[in-house]
Amino acid sequence: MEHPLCDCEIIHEDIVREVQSRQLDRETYISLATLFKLFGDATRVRILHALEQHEMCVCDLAALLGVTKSAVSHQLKSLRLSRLVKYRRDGQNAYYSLADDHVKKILDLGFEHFFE
Amino acid sequence: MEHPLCDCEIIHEDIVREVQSRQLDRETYISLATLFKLFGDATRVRILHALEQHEMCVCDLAALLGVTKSAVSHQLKSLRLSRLVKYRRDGQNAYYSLADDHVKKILDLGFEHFFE
DNA sequence: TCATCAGTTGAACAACCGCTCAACTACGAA
DNA sequence: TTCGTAGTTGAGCGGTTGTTCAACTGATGA
Repeated sequence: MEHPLCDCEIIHEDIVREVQSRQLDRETYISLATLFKLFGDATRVRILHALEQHEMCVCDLAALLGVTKSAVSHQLKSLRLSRLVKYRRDGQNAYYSLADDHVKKILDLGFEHFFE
Repeated sequence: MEHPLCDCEIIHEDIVREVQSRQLDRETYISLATLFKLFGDATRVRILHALEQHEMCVCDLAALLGVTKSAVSHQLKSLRLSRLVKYRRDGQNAYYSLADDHVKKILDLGFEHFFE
């Protein structure tokens, strides 16, 4: 049993071994954390919650949330790169909407955590 | 329609007004973001995933994850304060486990997002 | 063609966050 | 009581992150 940085002995070796055998790739945990990190900012949550109800353009989102277009655009870029939102262009406007209903499910589960 | 910081005009006033009427308290979004933020770190996700399988003490977690007791303890404190994990003391050991299965549900939904 | 406006981008800054380190508490064994 | 070990804590650091600012692109309409 490897524990290079751990500054202590293993107490319950059987349990540690069992849990270790069910551990997933380190990459998987990083991906998972990266996903949840996107839900870990109030502005982004507000954007996602708004898009849950309606496709919206950057300008309207900025007005709705009371922040600059630039701030919204930066956040939308993060959300787009992680495929949580999709967008279509129509002339000068960029219309954003949720990529799939996974996003809605995750948000709802979060709301549930407080409202039950 | 208020849009103090927004550096643009509202384009679709009807949509903005409708979405605005369904907006929740700013506090709610902050709470939600704070919750998801806890899932937004690989070490914490690994801790939660381990605890999903077994109640564990700090020392074993540290050995399992290859980090110091201190690092684990700091993370467990955050998780404890937000009631995502609970713990019981038995002599020198502190045994941690998931507070309820909301945590498991959220994690599973995250895994689903990648493995489907 | 030129002005205007929606949206994007990158740099810079301040705030935040996770880890380390060292000191500490608390419990158990001798 | 004294020592050893599990666990906690606070300060400090280095890296990350969200916003602002200014400059830019690209489409529209005069």
